[in-house]
Amino acid sequence: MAVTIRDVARASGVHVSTVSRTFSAPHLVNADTRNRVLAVAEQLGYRPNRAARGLTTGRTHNLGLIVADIANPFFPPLIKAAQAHARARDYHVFVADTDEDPRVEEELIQAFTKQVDGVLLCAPRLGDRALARLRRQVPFVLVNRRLDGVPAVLMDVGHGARLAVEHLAGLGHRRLALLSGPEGSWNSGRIREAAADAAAAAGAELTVIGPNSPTEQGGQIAAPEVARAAVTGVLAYNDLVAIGLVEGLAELGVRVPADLSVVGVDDIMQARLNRPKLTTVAMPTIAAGRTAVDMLLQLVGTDEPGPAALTVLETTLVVRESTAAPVEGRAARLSSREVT
Amino acid sequence: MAVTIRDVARASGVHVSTVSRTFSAPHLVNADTRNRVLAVAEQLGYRPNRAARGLTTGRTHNLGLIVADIANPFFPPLIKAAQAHARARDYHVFVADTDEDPRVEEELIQAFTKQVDGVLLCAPRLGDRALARLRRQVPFVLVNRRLDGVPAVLMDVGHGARLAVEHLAGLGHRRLALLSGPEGSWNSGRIREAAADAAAAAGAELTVIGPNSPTEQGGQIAAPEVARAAVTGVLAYNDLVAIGLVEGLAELGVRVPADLSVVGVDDIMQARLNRPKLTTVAMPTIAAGRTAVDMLLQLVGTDEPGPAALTVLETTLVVRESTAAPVEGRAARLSSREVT
DNA sequence: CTGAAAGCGCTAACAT
DNA sequence: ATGTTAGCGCTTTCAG
Repeated sequence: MAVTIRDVARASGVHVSTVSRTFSAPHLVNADTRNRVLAVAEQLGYRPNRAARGLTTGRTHNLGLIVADIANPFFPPLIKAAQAHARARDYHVFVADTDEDPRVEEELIQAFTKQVDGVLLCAPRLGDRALARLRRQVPFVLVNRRLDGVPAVLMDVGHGARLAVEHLAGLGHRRLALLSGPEGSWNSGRIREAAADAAAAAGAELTVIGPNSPTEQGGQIAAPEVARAAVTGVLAYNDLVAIGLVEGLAELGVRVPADLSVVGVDDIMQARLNRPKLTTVAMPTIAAGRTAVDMLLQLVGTDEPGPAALTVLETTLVVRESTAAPVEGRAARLSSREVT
Repeated sequence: MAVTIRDVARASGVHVSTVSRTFSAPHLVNADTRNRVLAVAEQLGYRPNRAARGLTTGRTHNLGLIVADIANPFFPPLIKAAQAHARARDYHVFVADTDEDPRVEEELIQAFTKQVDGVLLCAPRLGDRALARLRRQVPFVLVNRRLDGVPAVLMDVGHGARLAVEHLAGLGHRRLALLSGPEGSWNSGRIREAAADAAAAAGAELTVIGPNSPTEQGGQIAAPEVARAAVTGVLAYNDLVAIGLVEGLAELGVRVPADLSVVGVDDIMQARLNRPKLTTVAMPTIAAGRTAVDMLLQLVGTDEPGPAALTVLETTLVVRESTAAPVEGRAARLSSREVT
C-alpha cells in the first residue's frame, strides 16, 4: 500500500491526529508543526485517501452526473462546465449515460447512492413517482425537469418555443407542425404547451407529430409525415431532430427554407454547420451546468451560499437560414405531392 | 446514516460476516441463509458501501477517464463507450477535462490516485518524463499515445494520414500543407511523419503550418497562411481544424474543393454536416474506448483475459466532397492573390 | 495545541 | 457454513 497518514506521523514525530488536523483543520495546529508535517508529507508524496475520509465524515466529495446520452452534442458542454466547476470546489464527478432508458437511469441512481454526496439528473426520463422515491436515497438536483420540492435548474425552453412560433407566424406561416421528443422528456412537454399557446395566439394551426427519437434519425424518419402534413413551418424537439428532418426532406425533394421552414432547439455546434444554418433556440448549457453544481453543493450542506432552489435560465431565438416566409399556395402544393 | 451491513445482520439473525459474504462471496454461504439475508437486505434497502469495501480490499471499482476537452466532439463517443463498458463490469468512471493544459492533466492524475483503480489517459499532453513518473502513482493506459512499457490503444492515424496524402496525390496535388496540432499531441507527430513520408513517396511537397489549436478557431486562424502558402491540398490535424479552415478560406474567397482540397481527421459527426462534406480519416473511437477499459481492467488485476498491452486499431479514409483534382495553374494564381 | 482512543462500513483470515 | 477478531486510512471526541 501507499503512504498513509501514519507514515507521515512517524516521519515527522507527531501523532496521526495531528497529521489529520494538518489537512482537515489546519488552524487547529501550531504553524511550526504544521509546516513540518506538510514538508514531510510532501516529501513522502502523501495524498489523503478520500474514501477513508468519507467513511468517517460521511461526505465523499464526489458527485454523480447522469445524462441520457453523452454523445448527444447538447450534453458535453454541460458536462464540461459541471465537471470544471465541481473540481474547482474539490469535488470529483462520476459521469454516466442511460442510453435513454429509464430503467438504466434508475439503476444508475441506485448505484451512485453512497458513492456520491449528490447527483445531477439531466433531463431524466424517469416518471415523477420514481423520482420522488429515489430522492429519499440520495440528494439530487434536476436539470430541465420540474418536480415538486426538488431543486432544479430549468432552461426556459417554453419561452424559446414561443419565440420560435412567433417568429414563424411573423414570417407568415399559418400551418405549423411540432416534432415532439421522447416520452419521458419534460422539455418536450414544455415545448409543446408553449408552442400550442403561441400558435393559438397567432391564429396558426399546430399539428403535433411524435414522439420522436431525439436523434438525427428520429428527424429523418419523421420527414415523410411532415411532408404529408401540409404545413409550412416546423418546430423540432431539438437540433438533431431538425437536422435529420432537413436531410429527410431533401431526399423527398422538399427544400428548406424554400418549401418549408424548420427551427430547432438547443443551438448545438452542428446547428451552425448545417446547411441551411439552423434557426434555433439557444440553451444556456454552461450556466446550467455550473448552477446545478452550485445548487447541489448547497443542498448537500456545503456552506457556500448558493442560488435559490429553483433557477430558471433564459433561452433566446437565434435566427439563421432555415426559416423564411412561406410562398403562396405552398401548403396545398405540398399536400398534394406524392410522398411515400 | 443509512442502512449498513450491521442492520441487515441484526434483522436477519446472522453475523455481519455472513452478510458480507452473501454479497462478496455468495458461494460460501448456505443457500437458505443467503436468501434470507438477501430478502432482508432488499427489504431494508441495503446497498453496500463501495468506499468502505475499497478500504479493505484495496480496489475501489472506480476508473478515471481524462481527456483534453469533453466538448471536442471527438471524445464523447469514446467516453460513452468506455463508461458503458466499465459499468457492465461494475466499474464507475470519473470523467475529467484538462482544458488542454498539461498541468491540469497532472493535477488530475494526482487527484485520482487512490480514488480509482486505474486511469484512462486519452491523448495526454504531458511529456514522456512526467508520464513515466506519474505512472508509478497509479496504473494507467494510454489512448493515442505511445510510451515505452505503458499499455496503450492506438488508432493508427499515421496510416490514415498516409491514405489522405495518397488520395490527394492521386488526385494530382503536388503542393500540400499540413496543419499540425497542439504541442504535446502525439497524434500530431504521427500524422506529420506519415504525411511527410507519403508526400515524399508521391513526389509532392509538404509544408507544415502550426502548431494550431485543435479547434475550429485554430483552423480559421490558419486560413490566411494556408492561402498564402500556394498549396492546393491540405491535411488538417482534425476535423474541427479542417472545418474552421474551410470557413476561414471562404471568407478569403477561396472555395473548397474548387480552389483547394481539404482533408480532416477524426470523422466526427460534424464532418458529414459540413458543406462541403468533409473528406476525413475515420477513427474507431468506440472500439478504442472499450478496448482501453478492457486493458485497464486487465492491468489492475481483474481476472478477465484481455487483449495485449498494445492494441493498434485501424483507421480508414472516408472520401466525401472536400477534395477534388486541382486545376491547372491554381497554385500560382492563389499565391499571387492579395490575402491579409 | 497535541495525544489517546474509538469507530466509520466493510472484508479477511482464523476459529469453530 | 458461520461466528470472531482485526484492521483498512482517516476523523473526531475527549483528555491533558
